[in-house]
Amino acid sequence: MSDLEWFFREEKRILDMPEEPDEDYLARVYGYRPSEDATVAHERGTSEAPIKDADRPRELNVDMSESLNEVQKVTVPPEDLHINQGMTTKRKSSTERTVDPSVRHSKKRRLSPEHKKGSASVTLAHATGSASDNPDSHELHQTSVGPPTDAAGPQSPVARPPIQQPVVKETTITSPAPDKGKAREHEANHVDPPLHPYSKSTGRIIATNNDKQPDVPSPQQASDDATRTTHARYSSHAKRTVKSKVIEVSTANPGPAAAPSSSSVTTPAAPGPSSSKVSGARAKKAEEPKPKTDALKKEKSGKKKRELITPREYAQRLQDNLSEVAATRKSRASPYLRGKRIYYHGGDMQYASEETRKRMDYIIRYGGTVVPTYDPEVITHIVTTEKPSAPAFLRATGLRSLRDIPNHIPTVTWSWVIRAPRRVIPETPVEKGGESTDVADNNKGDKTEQIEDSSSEPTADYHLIVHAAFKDRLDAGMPPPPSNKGRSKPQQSATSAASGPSRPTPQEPKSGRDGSDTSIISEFTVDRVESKQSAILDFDDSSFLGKLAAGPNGAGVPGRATVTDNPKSSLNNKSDSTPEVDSLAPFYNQARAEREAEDLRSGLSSEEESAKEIGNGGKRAATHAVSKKRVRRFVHVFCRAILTLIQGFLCDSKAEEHTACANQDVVNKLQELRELHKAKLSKEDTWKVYTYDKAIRALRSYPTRIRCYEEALAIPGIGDKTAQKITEILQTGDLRRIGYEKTEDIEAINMFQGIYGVGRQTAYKWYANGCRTLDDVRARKGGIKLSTCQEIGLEYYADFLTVPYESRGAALLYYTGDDIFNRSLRLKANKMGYSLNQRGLYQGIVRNPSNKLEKLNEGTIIASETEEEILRILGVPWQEPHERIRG
DNA sequence: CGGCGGTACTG
DNA sequence: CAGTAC
DNA sequence: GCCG
Repeated sequence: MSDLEWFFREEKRILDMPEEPDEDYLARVYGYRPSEDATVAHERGTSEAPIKDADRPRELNVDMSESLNEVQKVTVPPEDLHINQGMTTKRKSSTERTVDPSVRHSKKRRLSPEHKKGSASVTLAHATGSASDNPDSHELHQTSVGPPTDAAGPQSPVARPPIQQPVVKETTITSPAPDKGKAREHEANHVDPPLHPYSKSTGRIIATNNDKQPDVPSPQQASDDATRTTHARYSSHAKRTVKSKVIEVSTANPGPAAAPSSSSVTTPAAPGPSSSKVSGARAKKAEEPKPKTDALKKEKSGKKKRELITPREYAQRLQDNLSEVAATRKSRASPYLRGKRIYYHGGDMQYASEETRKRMDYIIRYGGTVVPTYDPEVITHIVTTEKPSAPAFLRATGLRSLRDIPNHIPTVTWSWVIRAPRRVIPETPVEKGGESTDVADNNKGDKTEQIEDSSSEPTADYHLIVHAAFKDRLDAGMPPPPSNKGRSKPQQSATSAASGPSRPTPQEPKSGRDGSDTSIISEFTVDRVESKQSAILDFDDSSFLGKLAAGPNGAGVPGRATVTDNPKSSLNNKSDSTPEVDSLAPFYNQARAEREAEDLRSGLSSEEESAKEIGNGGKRAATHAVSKKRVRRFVHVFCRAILTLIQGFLCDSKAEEHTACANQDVVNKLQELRELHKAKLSKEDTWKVYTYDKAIRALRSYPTRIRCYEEALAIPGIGDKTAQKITEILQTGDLRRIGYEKTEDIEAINMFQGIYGVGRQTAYKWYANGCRTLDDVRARKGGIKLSTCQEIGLEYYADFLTVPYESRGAALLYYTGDDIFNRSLRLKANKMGYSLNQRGLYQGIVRNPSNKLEKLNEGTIIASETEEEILRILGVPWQEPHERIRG
């Protein structure tokens, strides 16, 4: 069950709940029995899981890692395949092959010497250097035009250039039919909205094409998509992947109409019979537009007479009648909202819909205060509908910008209110203290049980984030960073109080403990790693969240706005059309990084405390373990969710923001380490390289500076050992072992491996036979033999490529962006109704719906000669070649 | 503790 | 079959 | 070396 399904069901249940829920009801639903001692209630609550846990999504149903790492389907049009036959490989039988973009991001292309032909052609010499390692290598401007004769270039011993092949290879990203308007646009993650566009009117849910066999599209689908150029075609593997994705993502992100309509079902507006026409019209205007059928249904079913009233008026009335309302509420309803002065924004400032009124009632019923007008001095929380429109909200509040909301006031959605009951520790129903104005306060009492209990979802702050109404304010409502220095985390109260976090506890590097904690690259060098540290992440630190919110792309959601149904409209998009980008934004990140670097020290020292506690064993330690696990999970889910929220097309943001990542130094070190292993022959080393690759990728895309062992460990693909290494790098700025291991042999071997057709075995053999340089190899020193393709690989060690002159723009784009960038660009083009390949940007290509590979129509080329032109049409800001690295 | 992509091509 | 590429 |  998706978050939203759960939410709407839950909302309906709660709104329809009896005014005075009886004890059994509470006990059943919340594991809360007023007559019981809180502890007992709690134990019941956790051990017996009174809420059907299986039904309740613990976390957002968003998981990017899978899709990021998953195999992505790429189809290679058969007509282009024969070109590749010049070298070693060709694929005759299969026109499809799987590509894992995350692994295959390095620019290795096939060599196709015979493709050098072409009358008017421009030859682009590629500087040597790994595309992903060395952005500078992409400084190929038109100046580097020249014949491919300077192939002798690769003298540089360090450079391990990937071979850039002069292949005109077309890979067409296949993706499900484009979602109109909103939805996820991450290329690897993209799925259709759950509802077919037509299902809205018919009320029938039609399977998305993800659910079909991709090769057997339904006629309706076919005709519907006739004008589109994107198509779904998956290998069996990719099929599985996407299918499972559909379940997750599509339900979590239903089409635009899905949410409002289903909510309208649960809370049908009830216009009075007398003024049915007027109120009907207004009801339609209220909240979000609803399908006609709904409106009709409403008119018929309307029974309760509700007068027209604005939300403000309604709230005011509730305020006025507070005493009597309170009197009726007094008895049993758990006043878990007590002290919360909520400004509720329902979307329409003219008309308080049934839903709005019910919600306001609910707030009152559970002890909260509904504040009629937005007044930052008074309110403690802003609660909105699930998908509030910022402009409407600003209009209703009279604010100019969301930033004008004081930071201490969180903007959360209604789901936050609904979810609140179960994360709040059940207390005696009539709670005397009104002091608790923040959810976090509910966790303040340091009881291990409470930690356990609140852990059904990790922290209070988690809720503020997950239910945040506006992504721009994701960290709103968090305590300001300075203030939480002294605030001891619930997990570590006593100890840290004794020796405070500020105590400068230098990390004592323990010498290696046992063999299991050592890492061996060669038999001569053993990596002594420090014993693992344990840290409880401080999630109160809003900088972490704030930075996430800022995200790799800044505050906005790039790309989203530029994608429209009509490709033409995007022509108007200018690359500089992002209006109010905070010019200071770059500095924020730096400042935050700096402060986080400081925090690292104190953070690490305080970890010792918790480590000690764990060592003490006992129940406390157990609690620790649990909370640690949850912390871990939280980081996973949270990061995924946030990244999903803020990520647009990868190609929309510049490479700097990716490559100059917060942990670049760590990445560099790990990469060095990876190279060391890469030169080794053992299977073990092979897998280590594999693992390092994954870890490095994960680290690259991690938006914030890693601050401690735990944080690193939480990243998927980074385990104990790597996290330890990361910690060492963070602390000492170095991995000492790299120095030991980086020896001549390794470098030579890795250099040889840069030759197409040469892998570990061959490279090692050559070295063993006395070869040290490429010249040695050319001289066949030691009697080594080269296969045909290795000879060619050697010859073309420096890469070059030829493209027809008129396609130079598209080709430049194609060859200067890495795989990821290119895929992203193509996907965006597809979604906009274009088709992009290395020859140009095409419009109006029609494909055979039953055979997506077959073009029924060649389309017209609309741009190819300059990169600028293409990027402009695609609404992608100009980026220098070196900025186009996303891998 | 086993799996980590599966397949096509060269030699 | 091993080695390599994708 | 990570993950299940």
